[in-house]
Amino acid sequence: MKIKIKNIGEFELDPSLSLKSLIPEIKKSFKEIPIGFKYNNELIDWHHSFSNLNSESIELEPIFKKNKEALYFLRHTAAHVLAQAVKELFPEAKLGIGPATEEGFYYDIYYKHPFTEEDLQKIEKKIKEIIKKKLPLEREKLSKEEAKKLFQELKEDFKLELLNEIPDEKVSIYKQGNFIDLCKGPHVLSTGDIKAIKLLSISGAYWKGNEKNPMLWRIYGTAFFSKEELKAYLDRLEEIKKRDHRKLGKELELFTIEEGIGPGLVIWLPKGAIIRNIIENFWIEQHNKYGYQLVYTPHIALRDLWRISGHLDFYAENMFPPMELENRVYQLKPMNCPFHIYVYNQKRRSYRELPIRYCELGTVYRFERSGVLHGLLRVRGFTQDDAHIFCREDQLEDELTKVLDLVIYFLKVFGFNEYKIFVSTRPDKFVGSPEIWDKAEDALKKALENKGLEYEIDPGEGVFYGPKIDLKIKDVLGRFWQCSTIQVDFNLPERFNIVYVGEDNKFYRPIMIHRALLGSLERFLGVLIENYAGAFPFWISPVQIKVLTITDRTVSYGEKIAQALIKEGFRVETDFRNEKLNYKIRIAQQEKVPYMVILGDKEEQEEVISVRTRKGEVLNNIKLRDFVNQLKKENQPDFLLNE
RNA sequence: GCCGGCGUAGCUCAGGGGUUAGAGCAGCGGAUUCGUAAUCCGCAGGUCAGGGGUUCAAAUCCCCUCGCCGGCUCCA
Repeated sequence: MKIKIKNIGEFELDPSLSLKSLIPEIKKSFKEIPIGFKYNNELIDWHHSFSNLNSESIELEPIFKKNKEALYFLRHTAAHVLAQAVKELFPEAKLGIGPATEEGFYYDIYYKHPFTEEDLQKIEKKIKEIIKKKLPLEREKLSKEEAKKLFQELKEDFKLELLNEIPDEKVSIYKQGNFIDLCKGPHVLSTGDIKAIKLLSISGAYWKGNEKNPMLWRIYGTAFFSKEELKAYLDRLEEIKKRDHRKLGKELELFTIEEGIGPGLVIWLPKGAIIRNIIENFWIEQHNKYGYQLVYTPHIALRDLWRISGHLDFYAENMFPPMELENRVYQLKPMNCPFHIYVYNQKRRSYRELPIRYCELGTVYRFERSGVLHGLLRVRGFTQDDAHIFCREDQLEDELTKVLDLVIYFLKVFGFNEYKIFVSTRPDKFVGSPEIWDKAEDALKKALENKGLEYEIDPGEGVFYGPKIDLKIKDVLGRFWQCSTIQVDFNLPERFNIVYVGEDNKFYRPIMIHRALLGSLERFLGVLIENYAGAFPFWISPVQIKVLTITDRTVSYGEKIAQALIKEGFRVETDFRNEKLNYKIRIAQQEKVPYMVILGDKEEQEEVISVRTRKGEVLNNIKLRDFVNQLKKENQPDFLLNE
């Protein structure tokens, strides 16, 4: 058969042999051979053969080291090497699954007792020995029966379980040295291709993610084609650690979560509270501009409300338990929506009034299992920047487009210009008719297309009450965070039986759009802290300017300048302590204050100021007036957009 | 919730059965009056997460509880 490899050439392949047989031929004219190939959008490796294929000729797209898919081959093999090392050191261990991931690989392994740090080091040593041996990988096709026999002999119970779930008649196994694994591939040619590998951590993981199943030990690692890339990756991990919002939140005195108050419950310290307040004010201002009406609703409501809304059926396990007072039962709110329905229902609504948009910075409480709490990113009490839009079916697309406008504006203001967008479609369990779901899904897609936004479909991932758009924002380290969500809801209007009067004087059911732009203020602040590494843009910096004196002689001049800046509306702190300038600068720098105003005898005599920026730039002989004018511009939320 | 690790001064961390538990930073007092990332000296600061147990003796070993960290799962 004919094999065409894009940009490389055409070759004749004996269908009973693997692609490997072409290597000598290719090597004649190319120094670097591909890592693997893409065929029909699937990754295949050199070990692949086309014995079952009918067609005479096929075309492959080569994948080289520089292509990001290449790491997938390498890491998959790395996972096998890890498993091999573990089996050699701990022969009774039983293998689960061992895939490559975005950042590395892992292998889930059952063993009678947990692996320790020392075990990990031993395993890593063994891995390096295996790599040094440059063991070639081999692929074999077996019938399921043969495979079952094989893995029975190997006493790999989990593999047998997997085998039973594979529908195909034949399965593939990969070998290297005396190690055998059930595996689809793809892999690299030799264990020697792994030039840099590191085991990173170990943790428990349920077999197939189900907590009723036994727990395996998951060993995480990562691998690269070069030591430099590994080092860069480890440096990145360091950088992520440095930016951890929990660490910075403490250092910069932004927030705290206290054992004495409760897990997942956030206290905003003055400096964090300022940031939050600035964001909230900006948010309210923008929502007024975009035709939303601000409302406030309670944190708690009668249990019956949650019965009508369906939360007790679908969401009970995430709600704090009921409390009874004077024979009535109340429950903390996990969402704001039912309240906004009551706002809507204050009077008979006309089709002319729609769309109606209510917004609220609504604090909700959700019971999250203790093991999942994480700083500000996963908490039990948080404030959603929530809104509910009540509209007619014919307004849906337009409203969604407007919401997208607003989302994108907000994200831009906070420095997020890249995102991934997901449209989640109808799940198996859903309310409403399939027709209206289709319409809503269409409206979501059209709205995205109107804005020229690319999206991916998450099939069946919609909420039971309607399809949704989720936006994941990309931060400066390239990490994605889920914040914004836009959800269409047919369910609540039905449950609460809300209506509007149409042109024909008949009653119609409005559609509801739930949406949060920032998601939760807690999570968003957490993401912001990490994105800016605590060095916030001027307009949201808790302390914008710090006035430093060089000696006691200039304290009164310092006081005068500080007061003038405060009067202009800036957030100013002073450091007039009897310390050396270098010391004061160091402190201000650690506090990540955007501007330091430094005052000595010279400045006082000439009635100017000296400015040092957070980046270390020094500007001498500045007139206070000029400084203020510049900062007033910089104090605008959209300052960076206009640059 | 489950698995593993951890919990010592406000913060970062030493001490891992044997007198009275340490250091640096921060704080307080004093000296120093200094030009763009740490001046010096002194002082104070602890129910060693909480509870129970083993022991002549527990921060240290064991058990329970709470919290945190990394995962599993879920999501704003």
